[in-house]
Formats: sequence, structure tokens, C-alpha cells
Amino acid sequence: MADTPVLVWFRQDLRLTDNPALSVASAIGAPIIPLYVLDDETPGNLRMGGASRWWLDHSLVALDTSLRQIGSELVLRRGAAERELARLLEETGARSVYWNRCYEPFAVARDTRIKQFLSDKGIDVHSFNAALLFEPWEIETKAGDPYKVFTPFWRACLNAPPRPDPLPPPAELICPDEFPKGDRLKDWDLSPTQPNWAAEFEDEWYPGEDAALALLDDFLERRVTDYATGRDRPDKRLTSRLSPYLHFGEIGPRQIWHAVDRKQPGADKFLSEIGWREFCYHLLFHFPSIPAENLRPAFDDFPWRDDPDGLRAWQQGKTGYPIVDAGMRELWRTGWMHNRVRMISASFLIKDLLIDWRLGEAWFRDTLVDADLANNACGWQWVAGSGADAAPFFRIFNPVTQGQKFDPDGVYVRRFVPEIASLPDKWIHRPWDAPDQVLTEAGVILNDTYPAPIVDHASARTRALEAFKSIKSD
DNA sequence: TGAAATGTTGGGGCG
DNA sequence: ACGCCCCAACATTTC
Repeated sequence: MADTPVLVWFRQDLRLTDNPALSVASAIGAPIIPLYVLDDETPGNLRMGGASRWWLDHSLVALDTSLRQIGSELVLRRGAAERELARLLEETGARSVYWNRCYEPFAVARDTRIKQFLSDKGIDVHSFNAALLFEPWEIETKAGDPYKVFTPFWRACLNAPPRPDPLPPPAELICPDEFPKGDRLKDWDLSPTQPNWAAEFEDEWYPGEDAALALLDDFLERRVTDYATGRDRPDKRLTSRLSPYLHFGEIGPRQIWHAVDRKQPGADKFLSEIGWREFCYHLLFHFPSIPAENLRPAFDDFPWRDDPDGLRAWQQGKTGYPIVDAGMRELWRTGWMHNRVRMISASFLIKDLLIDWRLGEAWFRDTLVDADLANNACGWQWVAGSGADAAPFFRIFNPVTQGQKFDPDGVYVRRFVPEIASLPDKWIHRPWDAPDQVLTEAGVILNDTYPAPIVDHASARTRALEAFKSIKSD
């Protein structure tokens, strides 16, 4: 039945290149119906955050454009995925569904359910791996357990059989006689309007597969060489900035793996970051409670403070610590934050303010364009010290030292905290120590034009160590 | 993918 | 010349 159409359900794989579900489906020679479902209904689904929705809005346009170039188009549906799939199968007479796997606990449960439900109706389901180098069940210790330490995990990945070459995009997709009707993207209201808090996103980001490939090329050509050292400098643009593309699958790790020349300086360091992403996905698969529960149960007794004012100051970038505030404002203005500054600001929330990492995780998840359950939850638990292969709790970042070390000329701080931009370099990371005259000349009035520190770091550090003493041992 | 406290070393000033 | 002190620089330990 070559005329019976086939559904290709896009989820976090919004690309044509190296997309096994799409490639295998298109090779059948049957008409293809590409589908995206916005599911805010199924219980248990963490509603996609605001920044991610903005990204998705643009990505779906890009995907639709790419599909049209090969003779197809994207069908949009909104609602519980299970119901929308059933409807579309009914409408089109399709007898099979192709998708690439998701690994978030909710998605695993949903897909398992749907697979069963469709099989019962005699519908074939074919699932593939597009998001990872290895399936989470493929990498295990000699004892057959999942790795909980990064270094041996990554070594095992590097020693595993080479990854298959990325698949080329299909040259052409066969259209069904009639495309099923879909929603209009703009009716989904994925981007903010009043107020348009994403205005600056437009200058910063170009979602979509083409942009992802161009960015990777540019990174490998110009920036990877300095990556090993430069990656820690938020004042420079030396990181790949591929994270949102990776999250939505506009590029996949296999493509990166094969594009990188490992002989190049910086290449291994960069690939190991892809390794951390892989590690986080595997951890989330094996320990699905990671977004909600401490991986180390000892932390369940940690005396977190209830401090709504502190949380708000942190969220708004008004802590009085310039490097923290710059990071939090970069996040708000651009939907992204440099990794080094993520660590500094997370350390500040957890250790200086003693606020539960889960509140930080939730804020990042809502405001990052690259919000990714696996990376975000593991990252926060890493900083908190409650996670796998985590930083010890007593590693407490000093926001002044970190600022001076990684933003030595204050370029980053001045970009995002303009009200202190006129301060000399010497005081840019600690305005409260500047002589009155210097502050006056720079037009800075503490607690007026810019906050005084909401906590004293030295005493906050002592307080954090005391709090940690009270829990101890798993 | 820290920072602070504490310990050690060695050069120079000086009586 | 020598011992003593001071202290910066580096190393180690501790949180």
C-alpha cells in the first residue's frame, strides 16, 4: 500500500539532517505527514518555559520552511499527544508512526503508553535515536550499573564502537494527496507580545537547523582552538552557543562528533562538554527523580531558608554582586547565560542565600532558551553537591574573585549592569569597597542606583558551612 | 569546573 | 659574618 501515508512525529528533533525517523520513513516511498504536537494538556508534562516557547515558535517556522523545500509541510496540532495522534491517524488513514526517542521521564512514560495504545489498534510504531551518541542502556559499568562518575563514563563512551555517520537529509518527501488541516502557528501565541520581554532575543538568536549548522562551522573554524581556556570567559564569545539547538534537536550530537577534528586544540575539551550532556541524559533516564529529588538523600535534611525577597533579588539581578547580577540579567535579556556565570549565580543562590536548588532550577527552566530537563537538573545538583559526581558543598564561589578572574576588564559586567559601568576596573566587581569619591564620580549611589550586597559573602560562606555540617553523610 | 586558613621557604634588611 | 625578623611567594590542608 504505497499510498497509505506515514506519520513522522517531530518532538525534540527539529531537523532534516541525521534524523533517522524521517530518513527511514521517507525511504519507504510512501507519502509522509510531518507532525508537531504542542502538548500542554497531558498531566505530568512540565509546561515548556516562556523562553523555550519563543525559541520553539521560530524553530517551527524554520522546520516548516525546510520541509517545504523538499516538497512537504509541517502539520501543527495542539492537545494531548495521544489524542491528537489518534485523530490524525483516523483522518489520514495512516497505519504507522515514526519518531525519535525522548528521554525525559514524562516523555518516556507517554511514549510507552502511546506505543501500546497504537499497537493495540494495529498501528506500527518505529522509534529511533536522534538525540544521543548512545542509548542510556548501552553504556554501563562492568557491574552492569549506570555510571555515576563522569570521567569513567566518558572513557567508556570514547572506547565504545564508533558512532554511525550522520544521515543526509531526504532529498524529497512524497506528499499525501491532501495534507490534513493543522493549526496556524501564530494562534499558539508562543512568543510574548505585551510586554515583549523577548525583544532582545531577536538580535541574539536565529533558531533553526540552518543556523545551527552555520554556527557549528563557525565555531569549529574560528573558536574551538581557544575553547579550552576561553570557554570560561563570559566577556568573550568563545563557547559554541549550540545549547538551544541541541535541546530542540536542530542539530544532533552525532553531527557534532563527526564534524570535530579531534587533533585540533580545544576539540577534546569541547567534545567532553557534549559528553556531559550525554552523561546528564543517561543519569536522568536511570534516575528519573533527579529534577525533583536530591540524588544524595543526605541533602533531604538540608536546612534551606525560605527567602522570597532573596529569591526575587537573585532573579532580577539585584543582589549587589555585579557578576551575579550581570549573569541573571543576561539570562533575562537574552534567554541564555554563559556557563561560568551559571555556576557562579547558582552557587550564590544555593550557598550564599541558602535557597533550595530546586527554586533555581525552576527559574532557569522558565527563562533559558536552552532549558533542558536533564542538563538543568544535573547542573543544579552538581553545584549543590547533592548530585552525581557533584562539586563538594564546601566549594563555595567567591563572586568577587570569580568576577576578577573571568571578567578581568569588567566588559561583561558593564554590558549587563550599565548603572555601574563608569566604575574603574578596580572596583567593578566590588562597588561597596570603592571610596565615596570614586562612587560619586561614577554616578553610583549604593542602595539607590545599584544595590548594596544583600548578604555579606564572608559571613554567608560561614553560615553555609555551618548548615552543611548539620546534615553530613548519606 | 574553589577559597580560606595554615604551613613552609628563602631573600633581604638590619643590628 | 651571623642571627634574627619580616614577609612575600608558594605549598598544603581544611572546609
